Amino acid sequence: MVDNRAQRHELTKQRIIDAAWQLSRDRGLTGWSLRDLGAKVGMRAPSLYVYFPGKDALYDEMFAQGNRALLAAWAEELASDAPAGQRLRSGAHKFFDFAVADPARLQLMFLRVIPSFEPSSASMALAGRVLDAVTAALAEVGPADQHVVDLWTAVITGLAVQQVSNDPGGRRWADLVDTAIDRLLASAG
Amino acid sequence: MVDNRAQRHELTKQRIIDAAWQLSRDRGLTGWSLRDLGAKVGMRAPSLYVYFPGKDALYDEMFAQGNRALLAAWAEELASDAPAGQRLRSGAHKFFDFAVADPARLQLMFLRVIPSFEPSSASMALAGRVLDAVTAALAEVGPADQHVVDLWTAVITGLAVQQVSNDPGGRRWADLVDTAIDRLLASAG
DNA sequence: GTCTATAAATGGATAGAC
DNA sequence: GTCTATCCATTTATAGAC
Repeated sequence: MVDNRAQRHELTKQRIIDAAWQLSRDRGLTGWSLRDLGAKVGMRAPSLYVYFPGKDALYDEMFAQGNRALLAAWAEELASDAPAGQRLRSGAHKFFDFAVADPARLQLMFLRVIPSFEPSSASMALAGRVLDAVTAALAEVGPADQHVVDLWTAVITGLAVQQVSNDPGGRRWADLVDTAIDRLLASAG
Repeated sequence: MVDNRAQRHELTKQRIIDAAWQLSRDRGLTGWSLRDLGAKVGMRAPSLYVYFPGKDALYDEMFAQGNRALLAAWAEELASDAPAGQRLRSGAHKFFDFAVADPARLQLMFLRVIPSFEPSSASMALAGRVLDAVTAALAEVGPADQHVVDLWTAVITGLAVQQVSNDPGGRRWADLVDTAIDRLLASAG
């Protein structure tokens, strides 16, 4: 147990990030302060600086973690041995559900909502890997050039954005995911 | 000239709103303070309270004005005597261009980005009129039930969101508007 | 209608004791 | 690693003089 302390450090750090997600879901991505966050994990705000050099660095870790979570959800899908078209369909639903499940996360990952925050290059690399996974999945059903990938991501994020903005908690746009996929697939072959 | 003062009041008010738009474009929707805004129009912050009861009220006026602007852009399109399908296509482009032209306005109108701000019912009514205009335009080319309208708005806003978030100033998703209409939206008839 | 002055709160962040 | 104390800047908003 040489790094027992290091393990404990990472554990606390994760506890802080989890609390930040919670606050973001409850009050919006920018609706909480470091004081609030500290209180949530039983600390004073200055103690947080042991784990993060600043608030934007925390946002960056959340950004990275969001991309890792999406990547993990997708890997599960890509590992399936279902037909490519079906895999792509359930992948699209997974993407949609992921986005809708946490509007604050959606804003952090896919919109530029916090003026002071810009993802680090390491985090951006993770976002790139998400896009690579989408491209790979699309390549299985047809030529996956940039246009195809771009149209695909735009449609799914568009459905998700409308869902969370105009019918939070409902299914108004969720039920349109299959329709959109049908039309995209019909013209992609 | 009974209401010369009232006119001047409205003029100054509009000057303030214009400055707020400018600041939002330059520094992000939440990247400026009332002090900044006052300085922009040659005032001190407290003087702004003569024109607005608070910052969120100012956001509300911007929200309303954004919807009026979109409505005006659409009315221009609807007045054309081109075939319905073509009118709808150029209407889609207009919607896309409007959204992309001002990312801050896009965030204010279509995303929930400011935790403390919620559009007034009067402003929401304006947003409803925008949706009515879309519905009316779609009705000219086919049955415009809610599903059709929802898919249409999702696709266009999705393209716009991706454009401003991932290729600001470029045309990567702009060039996909026609493709999207052909593959996803034209089949509505 | 605009100002100064200031309230009253909040923000992120640092220094240094323990 | 956590704390207290505090800095310093900033925020929205109000009171009251002019």
